[in-house]
Amino acid sequence: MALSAEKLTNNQQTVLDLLEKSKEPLKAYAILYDTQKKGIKAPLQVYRALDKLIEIGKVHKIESRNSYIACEHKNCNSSTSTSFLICETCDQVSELTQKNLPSYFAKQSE
Amino acid sequence: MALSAEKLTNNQQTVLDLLEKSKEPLKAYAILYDTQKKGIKAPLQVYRALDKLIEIGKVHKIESRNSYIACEHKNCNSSTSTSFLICETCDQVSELTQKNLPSYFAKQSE
DNA sequence: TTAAAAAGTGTTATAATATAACATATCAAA
DNA sequence: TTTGATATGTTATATTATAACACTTTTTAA
Repeated sequence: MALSAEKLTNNQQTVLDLLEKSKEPLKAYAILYDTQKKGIKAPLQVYRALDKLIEIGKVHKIESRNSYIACEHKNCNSSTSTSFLICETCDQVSELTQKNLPSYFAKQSE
Repeated sequence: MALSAEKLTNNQQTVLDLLEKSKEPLKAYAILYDTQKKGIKAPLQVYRALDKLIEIGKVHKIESRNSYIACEHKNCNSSTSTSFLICETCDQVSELTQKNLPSYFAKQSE
């Protein structure tokens, strides 16, 4: 089961395209609204596409906002251990690189 | 507006007592169910109590689980920058101390 | 190549989580 | 002791996410 090289289905590509064009995280029902012209008609189609995109690391969920964002990193296939800096004034989001954080957490859990 | 020394109202104390007795994070509607004998009858009463407890740092929300947990730290009044280690097998949760993490993030955002 | 397995789709319905709105009550500070 | 801030009770509703089921497409491997 290849990860980042995987070929996406229509729905998955539609959702990913939208997220990659967006400058901010999007909510699932906003994605639904924005993809209706492309044939996505129901919440489940969005959630299923998101599930897959998250699994292969192309998209991350920002839990505190119930929002979804395309991964900034080239060829990223990490679906876990993602972290974001979110400005509480302007809501701008930037994704942290993964280099140091997991080892920091690992140390804490020893 | 004193924080951790603040006197809690009945509803707030009821919710906090339950969370402090619990060995695991609780969901809002589980809290509602478990506090009905104590007079809490509607979701809003739970959410309002939680909002206040979170504001004064007695409770943290675990965003990825939509769950709430009493703060492990004595006299904690941090309502932000909390982090948890969560076992994906047994769901056990432990709260990180706050000493190093904020400065780590601060460095990343420079 | 083709049958079987795996993954994805479309759809309706519903579950789970959270807030709006409004009237009333309590309590602390000036 | 009135005034302003905070909390309460209640009904209704908004938002986020999944269940269930029938069907189709793609991949795998015999």
